[in-house]
Amino acid sequence: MDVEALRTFVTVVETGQFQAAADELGISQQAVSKRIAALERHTGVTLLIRTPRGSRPSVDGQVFLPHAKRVLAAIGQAEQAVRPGSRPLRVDVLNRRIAPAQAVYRFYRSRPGTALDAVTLGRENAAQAAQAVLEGTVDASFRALPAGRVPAGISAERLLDAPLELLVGPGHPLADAPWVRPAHLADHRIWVPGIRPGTEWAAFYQALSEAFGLSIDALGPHFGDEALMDALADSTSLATLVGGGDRYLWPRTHDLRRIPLHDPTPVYPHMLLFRSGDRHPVLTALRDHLRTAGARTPQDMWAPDWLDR
Amino acid sequence: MDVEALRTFVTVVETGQFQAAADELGISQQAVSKRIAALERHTGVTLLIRTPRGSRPSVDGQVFLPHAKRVLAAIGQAEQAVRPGSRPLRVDVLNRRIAPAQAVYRFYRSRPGTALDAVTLGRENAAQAAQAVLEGTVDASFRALPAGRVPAGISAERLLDAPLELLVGPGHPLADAPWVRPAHLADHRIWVPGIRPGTEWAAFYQALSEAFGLSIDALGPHFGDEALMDALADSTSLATLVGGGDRYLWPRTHDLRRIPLHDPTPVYPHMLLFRSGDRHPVLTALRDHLRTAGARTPQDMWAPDWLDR
DNA sequence: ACCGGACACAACCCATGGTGGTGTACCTAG
DNA sequence: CTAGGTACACCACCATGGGTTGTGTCCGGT
Repeated sequence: MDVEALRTFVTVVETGQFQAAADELGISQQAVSKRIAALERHTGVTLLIRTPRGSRPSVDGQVFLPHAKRVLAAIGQAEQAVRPGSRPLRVDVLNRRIAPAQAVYRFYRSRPGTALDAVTLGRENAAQAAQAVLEGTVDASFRALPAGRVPAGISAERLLDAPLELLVGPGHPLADAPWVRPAHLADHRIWVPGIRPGTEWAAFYQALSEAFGLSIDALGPHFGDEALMDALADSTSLATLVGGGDRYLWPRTHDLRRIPLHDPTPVYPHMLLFRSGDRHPVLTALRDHLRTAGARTPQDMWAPDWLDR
Repeated sequence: MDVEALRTFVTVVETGQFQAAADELGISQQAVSKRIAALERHTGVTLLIRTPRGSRPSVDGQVFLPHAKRVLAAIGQAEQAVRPGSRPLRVDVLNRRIAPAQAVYRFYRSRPGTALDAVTLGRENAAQAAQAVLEGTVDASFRALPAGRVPAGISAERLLDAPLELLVGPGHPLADAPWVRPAHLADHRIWVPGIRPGTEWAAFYQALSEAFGLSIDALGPHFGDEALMDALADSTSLATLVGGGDRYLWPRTHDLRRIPLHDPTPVYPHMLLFRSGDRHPVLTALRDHLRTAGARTPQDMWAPDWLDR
């Protein structure tokens, strides 16, 4: 299926004749004829009805036409999406399964057609993400960065506080608790696999441990969410912490329980990093949206104090 | 922009390396390399990050990937749409501006993703449309056909009664009437241009004229809706008849008035022709939908009596 | 230091898609 | 009825491009 053939077909339908389409496309009439013939050979149906004074789409051609246009439009959008300069706003959401990704997605859903792309920069730390924002690889990035470490030229706005929740299997002693105090978890084993040293996550869990005297086992490789859920479901002592926003993770299949944390409520403070003075309208709209819709910050909120450092 | 290059890019991302993609696509690793290089040259950005043990998408590649998939999906749908055999249900709606087209569109909107295409067969008469249904060019066709003239192998179901309305300019004597009796129109000049002799429309207006003693001028060429609306807006005596369903036609720009007809209410009886015994699920669903949602038949309805002949 | 895996480069080759020239069908004008 | 014009298809020819094989470079692991 040749794209140029599709474009030619659409042009012929629009102009009504092969010669006019040829002029428009800057090729010869014979080339148009060949392209259409190839397209008809490929699809196996007659797309155009040739008459002594032009051509019009057949029934199959009528059906095919909107599909052809959709393909061409999709190709145009694909090219647009990576064109340096006037391209859609590109937001690094850190990880597709956590609150920022879903907040961005909700924002996108609430405004159909918004030129917005969500990407994950990978496993770099916050400083590298800030560098990527400065370089223009992405336009904004959800990260947690101490105020003192925000590089020059970057603005950081705290826009999304994701309350932490405990995730346990059905046999865990806290499985039926309505909520839990963070300090109460000092007696339990918390396992948060896959945290890499030097990342903002490591710093966050470090601060959380120190604040409430917890022992969080953040070492060891992460074998995937499935393995983690399997382990939780089978264990009567293992627990992990997840962001309260990531609803669609942890499906029901394992009968896992989410226990909210309160008194105080630890939140992971997602900050949006962007180039200072960036006036991209979608960025402005996203920030406005999150400022109003995103922040359900509880009264008894706790966040690491290194945020202000 | 080469489609095969897009397919190759998607395959490389999915498999994680060039060689695996090459195996999957049945080409050499070098060909994959060339295709990706051409795609990157064309887009002007690096799409894949090559590492000593595979490749992963760059940020641009992440953004590009869903667009590439969308293009491929659109191409698949385009091919599917005209593939003989398992193709979407194809309904001839006679004309895109009248009630059947909108009823089909509402049906389509109410079930996203339904495999359904609306086409216009052209200016053939009902008998030719029935022939097209028999031959399988389309699966169903909205036409008005006397019961006695339905060919063997075709079923006809009356599913949509479109009440007629009078359309007049602001200076017409009936411009402010809440409603009008058909018989009352005997004193007025009715102009319905573009009706071709031998079509079901001609037969309908013929029957309407005879039933109520009207003089309907259905001759003369149709210079387009704009010309008709201009003429109506300027005239104090000209009136035309339109289907009550075609809401989006006749925009406000001309200050035209739609006057319902009652006592009795003439309706244009749209019938759906389809191959007898056709069990296509979308066809069944469409018929069910129209049977319940489509028929707001008024009590004082009038329709041509040749329907039963 | 060596080996192996992953991708790029080079040379070559053929299929594809372009062009100009020409043929056929049909409508229209005289 | 014929002549001319228009619209598309067929043909021969040619250049480009995408494919293949062979080889090179880079890197990580042993």
